[in-house]
Amino acid sequence: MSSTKKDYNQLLETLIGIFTVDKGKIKILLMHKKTEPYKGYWVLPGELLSSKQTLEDNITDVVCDTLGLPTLYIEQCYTYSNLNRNPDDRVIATSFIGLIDNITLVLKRQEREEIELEWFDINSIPKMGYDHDKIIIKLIDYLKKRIINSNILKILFPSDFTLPELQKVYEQILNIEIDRRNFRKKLVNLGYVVDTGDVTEGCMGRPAKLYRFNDEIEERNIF
Amino acid sequence: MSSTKKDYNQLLETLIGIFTVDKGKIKILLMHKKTEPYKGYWVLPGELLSSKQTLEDNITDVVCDTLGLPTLYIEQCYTYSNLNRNPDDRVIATSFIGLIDNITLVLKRQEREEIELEWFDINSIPKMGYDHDKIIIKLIDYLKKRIINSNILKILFPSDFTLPELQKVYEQILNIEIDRRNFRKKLVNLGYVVDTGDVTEGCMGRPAKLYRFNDEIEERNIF
DNA sequence: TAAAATGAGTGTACGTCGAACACAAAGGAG
DNA sequence: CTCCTTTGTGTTCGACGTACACTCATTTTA
Repeated sequence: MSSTKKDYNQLLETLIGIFTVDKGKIKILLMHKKTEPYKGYWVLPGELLSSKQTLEDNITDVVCDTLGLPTLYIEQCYTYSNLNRNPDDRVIATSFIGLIDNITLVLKRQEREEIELEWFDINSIPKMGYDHDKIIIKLIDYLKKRIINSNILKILFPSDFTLPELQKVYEQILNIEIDRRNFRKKLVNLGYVVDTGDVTEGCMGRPAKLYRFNDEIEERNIF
Repeated sequence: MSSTKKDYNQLLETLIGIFTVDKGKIKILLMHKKTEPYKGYWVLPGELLSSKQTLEDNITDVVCDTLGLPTLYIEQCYTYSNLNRNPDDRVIATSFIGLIDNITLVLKRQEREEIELEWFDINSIPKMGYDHDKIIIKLIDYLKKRIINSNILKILFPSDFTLPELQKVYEQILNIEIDRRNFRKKLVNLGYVVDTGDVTEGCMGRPAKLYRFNDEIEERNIF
């Protein structure tokens, strides 16, 4: 190694936190690592970036080819460049969030034998390899902020959701309890959601009305 | 080039948009490019990342060594990986915002002969080289969101600012006109700012009272 | 099939915050 | 001294946020 000439070559990888909402709980999809290093730990899906790919193309490949999911809505979150974040090589990582609604998930998922995937409640993250615990915290934080400040919730709830379910999502994110009547009044009276006329079936208790987001409302900073 | 083996080596660069506020106007510091490609265009300061540096260390070097500024408050914004964003090489760029208040700026700036720098109003950005126009738009957008959703304004106004000056910043960002009385009532009555007891001197019109942000208030989502 | 359990739907009163509005005060320029 | 420029100040009204308890529809169980 020459001491007068710096080396500028780098390895990059992508990492994705894929989120969905199930019964009002926010979940993230993690991969069980079967090889060293960090064998037996859980990690975020991802792969090395090749020279002919954008980060976004690369992460789409991971989602479709490796995980067997349909093309997702994705957003870039953060780029990590600590020198020792990977024990073998110097690897810089760019993290993404991906969102998939429950219905699409059930319909389109194709099982991949060779890898073990599991959905975790974002409040019960297992033991993560590398620096992925730190990365996950930021991904969850990013997701929460985006849900509050934008209308990406519409991607997680394309149609036919119940207000109690939506309320649970806000309660998790804001870490508060919300009064049912006030929540309902706000969303319905201010026109954020519209009644579809249908109701849930086969659940315990009184059936819940089904709603969808109002397309005519652009800005949606509910809280 | 082998068709069976992919190339994973990459070049990375950092780019920084340094912002300050001058008389209620938000300004960004740009560099005039004196060599091809894009000779005569303006660009964001930045440099290639070496293998032994984090992105944050790298951008701090740019700020101090190249620009002659003191160490700044910085935040990472976004990573760009389009294949053709640089005409010569494939270079991936990570952008940052940097914030410096007016007083520190005047006291600490050291002139660098070899480079030409200029502050531009964010509403009058000159012709930019590479994809920096697109990057600047996102940096400005990011800054605006951060000013609204966090208390980084405190970095741009460490102390002794006037309410009309602060009001102008909000008016630029939100692109609305705010009533002086309502603005004042909100900031003072709700305790976001405190009167220092001093007033401005030597300006046209009635002297303005000087304020500073209230350290006891953590969350500050004023709008 | 009747009763209990589960979860969802509904209205009102009060306080706080946001929005609209016009004139007086202090200093600088001529 | 007068005019010009810029800052400081209070009130009213409406909208939205918040607190609060009972009834209704369905499933489960006795």
